[in-house]
Amino acid sequence: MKLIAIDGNSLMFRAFYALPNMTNRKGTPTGALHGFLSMLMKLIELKPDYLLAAFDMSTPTFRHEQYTEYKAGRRETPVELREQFPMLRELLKKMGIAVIECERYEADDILGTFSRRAQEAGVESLLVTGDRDALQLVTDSVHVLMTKKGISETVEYDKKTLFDEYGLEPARMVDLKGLMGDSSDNLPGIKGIGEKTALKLLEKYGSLASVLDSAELEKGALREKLLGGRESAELSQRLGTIDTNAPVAETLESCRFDPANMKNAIGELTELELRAVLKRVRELSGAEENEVFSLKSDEAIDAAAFESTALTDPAQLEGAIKSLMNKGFFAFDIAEASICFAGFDEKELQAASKEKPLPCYALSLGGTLLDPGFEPGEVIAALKPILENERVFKIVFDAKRLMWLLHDYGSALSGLEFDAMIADYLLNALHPAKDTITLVSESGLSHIPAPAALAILRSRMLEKLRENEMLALFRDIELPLAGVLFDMEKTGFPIDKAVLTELGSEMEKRINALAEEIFELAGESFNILSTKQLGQILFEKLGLPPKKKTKTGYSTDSDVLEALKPLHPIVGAVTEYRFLTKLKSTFIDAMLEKTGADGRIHTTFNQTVTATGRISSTEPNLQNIPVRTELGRQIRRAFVASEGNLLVGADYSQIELRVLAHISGDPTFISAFNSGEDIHTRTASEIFGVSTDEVTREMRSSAKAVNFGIVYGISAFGLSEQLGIPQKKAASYIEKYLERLPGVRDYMHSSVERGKERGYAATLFNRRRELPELKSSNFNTRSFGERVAMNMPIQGTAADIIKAAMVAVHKRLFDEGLKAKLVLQIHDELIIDTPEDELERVKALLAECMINVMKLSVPLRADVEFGHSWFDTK
DNA sequence: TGGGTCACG
DNA sequence: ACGTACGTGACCCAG
Repeated sequence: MKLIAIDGNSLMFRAFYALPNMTNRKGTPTGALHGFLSMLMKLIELKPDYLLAAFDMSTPTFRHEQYTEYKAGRRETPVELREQFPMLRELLKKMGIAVIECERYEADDILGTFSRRAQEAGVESLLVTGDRDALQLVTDSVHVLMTKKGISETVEYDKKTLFDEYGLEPARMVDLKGLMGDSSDNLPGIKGIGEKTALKLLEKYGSLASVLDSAELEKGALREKLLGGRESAELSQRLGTIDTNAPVAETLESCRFDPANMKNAIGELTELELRAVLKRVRELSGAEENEVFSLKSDEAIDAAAFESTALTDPAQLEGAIKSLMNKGFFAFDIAEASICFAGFDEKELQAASKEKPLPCYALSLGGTLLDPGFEPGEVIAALKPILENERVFKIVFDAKRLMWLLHDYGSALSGLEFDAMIADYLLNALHPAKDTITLVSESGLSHIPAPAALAILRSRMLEKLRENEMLALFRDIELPLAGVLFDMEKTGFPIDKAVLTELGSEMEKRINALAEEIFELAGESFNILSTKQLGQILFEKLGLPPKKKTKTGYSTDSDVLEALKPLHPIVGAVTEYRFLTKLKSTFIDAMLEKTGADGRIHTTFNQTVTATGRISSTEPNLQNIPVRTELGRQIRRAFVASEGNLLVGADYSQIELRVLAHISGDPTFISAFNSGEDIHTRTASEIFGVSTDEVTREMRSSAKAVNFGIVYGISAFGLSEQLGIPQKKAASYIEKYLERLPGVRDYMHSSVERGKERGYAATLFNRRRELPELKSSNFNTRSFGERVAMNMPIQGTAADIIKAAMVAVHKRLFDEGLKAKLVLQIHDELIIDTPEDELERVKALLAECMINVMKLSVPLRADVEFGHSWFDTK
């Protein structure tokens, strides 16, 4: 039988200083945890029967309370280390490893106490620590495993090896300490006596007491030191003696260790991203790959394992609901003409079979004369106690849509645990399923009732997410975000219709005047917005030179018109006409149309459409309201705060370039952000080889385009088009840039390489996008794939970051009981509608959440503005 | 319904 | 030699 007892504090300190800078993607420091747990895994391989980790408590210890100088002068524990202790205690407890603390005693007293108890019970001990004090505890059955060089090496001490090194019996180790002192504990010993002299004296006289008693036999300075240092030596010896009788409540038996219990910490280890440890825990605990979300194998899923019941009258519905009230899970789906649901506990789902089928219920809505069916309202009212019980975990497809539906019928959705639509999107961003039926049939589950299919999909998809290390993204970001987006949609953006009407009528006058002018210049009237008709007028009738062609004919886009402008006065008029009609139809008329009876626009946020992880907004799209032109920007005057409120807007400054700096690790890039330089100016100075104060406006503007190009997956052609310069020149800018920022070059290269290897690109949060284009034989397609491989991790990580910030902001507004509401997200910007008296708190909270949501190697910055309208939050 | 254009990040 | 910047959504026209 064997006990392993670990000095938790000692090992954590050593692990921390050995691997101090490790963090996970959230920026939580995990270096010490990683080091400690790696060592723990090695120890577990030794198959201990008993295992414990002892910790110091922060209170003064009994052994040393008379000596206030004890451990004085130690550096304060760094916060990065301090915050890892609670995480470690939690993890150890989850793994079923005894965590032992004892008020007023130190960890080494606990080690001493347990090793003595173990010895008395005939159990061998191995004490693990980096503190040499523990060597005094060595006996025939107690060994000490001492860490060296951080924690990478260890030396095991038994009586013999200890004697070989020091020439001392274990019990004399405290005598040594009495003579030489201990600088780390601030024990004085005898001033002027070091290890060499101390060992010589102990060899000569045997013990500290004999050394001191024999002081007169020595001569000269040593004699004086010994005579004068008696008290100090005895004190140091006493303080250095480990107490093997600490009043520890836990017994040896309570430290029994079973490796199988370690799998209970798999969830936590996954979230902390301690991958190497996770792997070892799986192996050592014998956890099957799918044990976290276990389900019998797919082929066992038999339609007969689920019993479908059609409910036809309210009494039956009541009965079904009663039987589901106390189940752990509730899966449901609401389609146009039916509602179906099932309740179960995880074990029941696993055990479902022909003999013990899982009950599923379905009822039809509306219906015909022969089958009147149910009103949605009455079904939702009946389900309300389950729907609103947060302890019943909900499994659904498209939670936000269901939230709206339930909201419309006076209920709400609590306890959202799984949304198959979102999980499907994370697992397959390029082709997410649009509805339950599609997903279920694509998953080969159309033969079983929808709620059962959702429950099975949950198991399968969670397993897949775990495998891909996407659980944190799913559970901590995307799933809660669905509720945040629902609240934002529900809140809506208040609109001042009068502003829109006024702008609209002014524009209309100008549009009509322009049309007259254009027809006059063309010599005929035609549809100006028809590219085909416009092309005929410009390039055939008026004989202007065509610049570009499209698949269907002449191109008339703004670049072309820009180039033709000096050649004919009609061109400028057409440009302005296009601009104004666009503004009016898309932003004035459409917004007036979409403003509800409550004076607000309720957009729809789509969480599962973009390939990179961004959110999109539709009906209307509030993410493309004009800002770049002065007239267009006026439209933002119509987007106002509620009565008595103000709008607060905050946007991330250069978030994508900061993400790039972080991911690429390029030192020049990182230091530019860390020193708060203007990044485009700095880029210009690198490209053009001048100092930052010699950078001209043109140079900065070109550099800005290069930075954009880098984010998009640069090409010389694209940059030359953007800047209107020869391709050669564009290529030289790019070459210079990559030469000056080699970290970025490496990133561009390795992201493509990794994309080819793995078949997908991924963000810092492990969001993925498949890259089928990289396999294409078509050069264009393949090049596109390469640009996407470079761009997606950047755009996607930025999307991950603001999503996490939104969840944090929403939570804080709620937790702090504020009335302020998030109303809009525009990729790097958040807008809140806040009562005036909450303004200061909201401004602070918003910036804090956005900046601190993630620690990168460069700081995140958010600029906060406020005003009565969106126009004013510039 | 698909293409062209243009609003945003 | 290939022919392009990344991600969206709405509007309009043509067929």
